[in-house]
Amino acid sequence: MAIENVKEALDTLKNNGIRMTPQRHAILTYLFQTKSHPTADEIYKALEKEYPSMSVATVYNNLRVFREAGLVQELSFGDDSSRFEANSSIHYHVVCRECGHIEDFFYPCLTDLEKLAAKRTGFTIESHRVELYGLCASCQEKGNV
Amino acid sequence: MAIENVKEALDTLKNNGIRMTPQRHAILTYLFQTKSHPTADEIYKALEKEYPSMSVATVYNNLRVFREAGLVQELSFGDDSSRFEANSSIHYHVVCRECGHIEDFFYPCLTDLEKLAAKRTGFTIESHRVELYGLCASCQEKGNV
DNA sequence: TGGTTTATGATTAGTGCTTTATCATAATTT
DNA sequence: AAATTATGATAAAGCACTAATCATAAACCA
Repeated sequence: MAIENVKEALDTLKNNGIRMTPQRHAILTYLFQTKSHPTADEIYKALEKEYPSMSVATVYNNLRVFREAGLVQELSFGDDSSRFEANSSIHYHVVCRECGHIEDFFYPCLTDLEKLAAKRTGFTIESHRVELYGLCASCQEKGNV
Repeated sequence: MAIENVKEALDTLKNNGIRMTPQRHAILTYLFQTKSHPTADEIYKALEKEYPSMSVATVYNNLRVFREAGLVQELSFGDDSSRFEANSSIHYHVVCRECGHIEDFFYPCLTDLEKLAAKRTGFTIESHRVELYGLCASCQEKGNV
């Protein structure tokens, strides 16, 4: 289910009848290369030297296309703008309340939690999200409280 | 730590040197009474008959005051606007992808998860959030896929 | 390969949530 | 009761994101 690299992503797009363009290729490549969780604007700024004519609206449009094709995950951490990441295997996020730094955190899937939630609420559960908040190592060193 | 009712909330405000006003009382009372997870605008609409002169900016301002005092939790589920709830004991949220309905879901605190995340990432973990997504009972009955 | 169809990108303007600035007013302090 | 300070109402602004439009590029097909 998870898309591990750009090539698999391209295949998925092809199978869904979605055209490949240089802009899309660049956005996808950037998302698969980075470990950060960039906003649409950060992606735009990272690529605008390579694609001077590309607008931020194009980035938004294509991120939506990717999201709908299941290639990309959109994350909202409560700050201003959404963040995006390539949809790899299941993992959770650790977020620093001081500097906003985000790290991935792998953990066995919380199947029991999903089952109990379904039983208690009557929902059918399809997915879940976990975020942990605290202070990153760097902000601890700086003496932030 | 958790604030269970309006009276405790008032005490907390007083101890923090924050003034009590009719508008704040109304917003707090509304948040403690409802089981929904209203947006700022929904709170505003619910109270505008009682307080015709109150503006939506006032609602936003006070929700921020409450959040900073630890009385209120701000939640962003990826849709347009933030949602707010009184900061009661630890629980998680189940969200319907079809109608947006949100339900609370109580589960033993995931202490192990926090510990392992701290060990693996070097963060000090202070809190965490869990959201489960799926279809609510009502949307299942309506035959939504 | 070349012509046709259709999706896509760039541009611009628009929408909606949230914040800010200002000033009068209400709450607290002395 | 006067002085001080925080708060609310109003209006405007800021920002993330979307929608409309048209030219262009990608896929399809002969």
